[in-house]
Amino acid sequence: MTQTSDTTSYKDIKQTVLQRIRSGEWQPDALLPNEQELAVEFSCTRTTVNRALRELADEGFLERRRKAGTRVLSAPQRQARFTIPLVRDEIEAAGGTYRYALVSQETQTAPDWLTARLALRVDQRVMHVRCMHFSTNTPFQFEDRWIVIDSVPQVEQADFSSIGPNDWLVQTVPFTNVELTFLASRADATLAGFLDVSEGEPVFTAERITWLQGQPVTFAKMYFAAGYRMSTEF
Amino acid sequence: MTQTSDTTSYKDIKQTVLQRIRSGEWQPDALLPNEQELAVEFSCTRTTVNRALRELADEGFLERRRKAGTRVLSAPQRQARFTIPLVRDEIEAAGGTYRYALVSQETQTAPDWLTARLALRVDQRVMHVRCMHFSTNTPFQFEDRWIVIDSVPQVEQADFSSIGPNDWLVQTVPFTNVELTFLASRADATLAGFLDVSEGEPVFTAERITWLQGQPVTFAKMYFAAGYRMSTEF
DNA sequence: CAGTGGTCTAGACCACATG
DNA sequence: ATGTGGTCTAGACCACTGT
Repeated sequence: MTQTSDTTSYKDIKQTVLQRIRSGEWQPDALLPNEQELAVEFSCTRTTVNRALRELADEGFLERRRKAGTRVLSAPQRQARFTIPLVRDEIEAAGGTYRYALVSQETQTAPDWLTARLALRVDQRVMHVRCMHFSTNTPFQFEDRWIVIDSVPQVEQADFSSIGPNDWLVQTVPFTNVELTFLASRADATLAGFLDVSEGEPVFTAERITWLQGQPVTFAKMYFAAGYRMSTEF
Repeated sequence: MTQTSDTTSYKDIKQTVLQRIRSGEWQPDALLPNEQELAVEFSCTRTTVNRALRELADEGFLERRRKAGTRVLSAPQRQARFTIPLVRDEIEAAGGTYRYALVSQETQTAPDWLTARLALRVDQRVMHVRCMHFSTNTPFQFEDRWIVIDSVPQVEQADFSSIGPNDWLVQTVPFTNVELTFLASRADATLAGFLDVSEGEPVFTAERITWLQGQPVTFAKMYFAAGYRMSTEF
């Protein structure tokens, strides 16, 4: 029904399985028939059943173990997938006009807390960049970023007056591991000025540590203007 | 090398492709060889190459289009996958002892803002539950939840004095769609009391709306104690 | 139109975990 | 020891889309 043809596709199987879970036909913790039996029921090959069940397991609905079989997860381990947008995209998607402004850029010895946080060697040098992102000239995000010079030597020649450090890094360091943290912090006087809020106001904050093959590359704190919400559906 | 045998697996291919992206051999926006060519290079079938590339696309590294081929994404759309833990699991995983306490439970007519938020009919009735989650007797989370009675009629007989509403819902409503939002809010006097912080302090907050086949089931605001961080790696 | 990925089949061998 | 999922092969047809 879903497609032009009448073959049973892995998508059909996924839908049917979800339907049976929703309807209670397959209760939490219930053991599903094995792949061979389902293949017979759906008149397809085991390969097709395998793909359907594998994806459902990947999405957090099922648990699969060799020999033990496939079960409905009792506490559906649903996973939220946040696609972390680039600031510019996020602003433009909301209909705003993006504007970037550099606040400060200087090389310095890494402060102690950063050395500890990124497991740097003592006295390792870093580039410290602070900048603002505006949506139609309204403050949107204040970014406070450190870049480890030993990991990205080219950064010493970089000029962040017209391109944001994140855009620059994305072009320069092709692939990375990321540790992302969300928290609520309190606007100090400086931050309050940048974001145009009162001192002491709550500020939604994201911290992002980036690694390139085990080497710490950058630590960024991103402070969002009042009213910001990070949303997802799943 | 990775396995006992010497066959090229889709995992090997994924690793190799990532390596080539990291090393810059395949620059952002570069067009990869097509599946048939890669199958020859890796001495495997196109099916195996397909799985490797399909997963990498799914993970946000590649973009695939029929006829146009497979490209390295210029701005790697990495997706953070938050596994939203049950409060009890989260506390116990951190080594704490979980304690639950009901604060209030009553049925009422949905307030206007909730009617709007969940697209309810006017004057629809809801169960309003407020409760606390403690980690070794330290406040961990204050939960403020509304449950739509028409969507879950059994809730009128539910007693949340010993089981949390979330645990109850997970057992009762097997499968749902979820809209999850993170934000920073400000502790009012009531909240400050529950979480043992000063009034006005920033509070990390999660809002969760749950739907069952298009029907709104529940809206929950979860306020976390000071210092809470929501982290993920990817 | 033609090239590329999307998917399915039929069959096989194997890794792993449980009884 | 054995049943279950994990993966690969070899081949096929098709859907989409850029030229």
